[in-house]
Amino acid sequence: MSRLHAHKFSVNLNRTMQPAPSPFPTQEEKRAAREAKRAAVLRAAVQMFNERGFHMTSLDDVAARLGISKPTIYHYLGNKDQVLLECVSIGLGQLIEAAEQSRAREGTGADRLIAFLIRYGEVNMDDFGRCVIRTGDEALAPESRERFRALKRQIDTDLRGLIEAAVADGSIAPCDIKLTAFTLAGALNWPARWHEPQGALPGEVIARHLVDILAQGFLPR
Amino acid sequence: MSRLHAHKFSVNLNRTMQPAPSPFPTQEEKRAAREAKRAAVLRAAVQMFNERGFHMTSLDDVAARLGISKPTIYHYLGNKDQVLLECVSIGLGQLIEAAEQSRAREGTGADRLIAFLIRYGEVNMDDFGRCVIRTGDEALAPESRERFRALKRQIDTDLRGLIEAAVADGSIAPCDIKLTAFTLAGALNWPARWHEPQGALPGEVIARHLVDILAQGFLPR
DNA sequence: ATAATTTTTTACGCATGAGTAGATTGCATG
DNA sequence: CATGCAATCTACTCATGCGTAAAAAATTAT
Repeated sequence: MSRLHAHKFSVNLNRTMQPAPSPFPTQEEKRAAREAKRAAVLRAAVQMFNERGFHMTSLDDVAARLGISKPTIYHYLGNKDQVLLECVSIGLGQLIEAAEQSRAREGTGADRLIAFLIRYGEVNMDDFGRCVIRTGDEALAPESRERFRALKRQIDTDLRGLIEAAVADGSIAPCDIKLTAFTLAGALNWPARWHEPQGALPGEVIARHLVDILAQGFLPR
Repeated sequence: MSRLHAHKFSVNLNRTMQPAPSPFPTQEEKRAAREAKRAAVLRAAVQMFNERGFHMTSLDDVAARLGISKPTIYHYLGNKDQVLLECVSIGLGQLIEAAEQSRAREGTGADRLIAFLIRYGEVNMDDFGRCVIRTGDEALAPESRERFRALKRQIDTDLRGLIEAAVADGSIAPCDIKLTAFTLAGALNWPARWHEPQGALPGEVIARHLVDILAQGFLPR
């Protein structure tokens, strides 16, 4: 009651006076509102999963942080497994998108690879990306686990493709594609474990630096 | 009963005829036998934790695999938290030992660093090392968690020390010590997630290869 | 043999947390 | 106005799995 009244009230007082702020939400606005709530649940869930671990976080905990009750979560998502699957799917979606954008880029194969790696590292320091890394397959139900693995395979394939292309155009050194992919991915996954969201250096800076180390190697040139 | 009889019997038939195989175990033999059982529990536990995840593995499951019952585990270890702490402590112990051995080695700083990194990667593909990587701090009770973190800090310190020394003697390129340590560790931790114990390539070969990639970097030289 | 000790078992208590049933409220629509 | 739908809550059920009490079996010592 009080929340909704307060909302209407603040809209009426809004100085910006946008075109006709009708108090009657349209179909689309309602859909968006619902979607926003669903997203808020996922955001709270993923943050708590990252902080305390999936198994140490009950849906009651998540609900409490949002000031709601557990059945409300079930109103937006099927069950705990689905909550987790949704979280990792979002993270993996960001990575897949990064791969697409990198492939569409100008420059050498190395340029595209490096652009992808930086973004890859960055995503892995973000809420949903971190969850992808911190979540072991075993945590998910068999069905979801298969989906999770498929998405991860997709990323791996994308990364290998970028490496192969860069080897092919001579912009990076010839190498074992598979092991190189694992090496680069591993190094850029690990910040999900040690980097804290409010850390001194922003994720992008760290990602750039790590990629530079990976590009140059630690031996003197 | 049957197990112990079989054991005595085989000892008697043993062609090597060691000095006086008395059926009465000495104090030390008893201690060793107990220790062996404790170790067997930990070995079974760590393998199951790695396969199915800590939280998906009940102590009843572990007991079942050993053909014993849960209270027997409690006779050798305090509780589930302690089982896990013991497992990761063993893994981290192996890493600390590796650091000591590497430091005692001949050659340049780079030689010592590389030797350590190879062994580090190897351990992380072994039962206990894998568990170290796959276990999030949150899984442990606060007290054990602090111990776990302290040991991990120790490894990190060791690794940074090796890097600094190698930079100091000019055998590797100048670099940001902290980020380089994280990069190398991350890349060599990751096999704990993808490498399967019975994989085609043995851990040592993979570790060597990864270290080589990290040493050279992916850009052409 | 018998007593003491160690090892192992059976059979529980108990807390936690996933998931659900059903009531309640508010809004929308015929 | 009544009926339906959406969102939310309270108050449960129920399975799982940690940890334990207490007895039984085996082993060692007296």
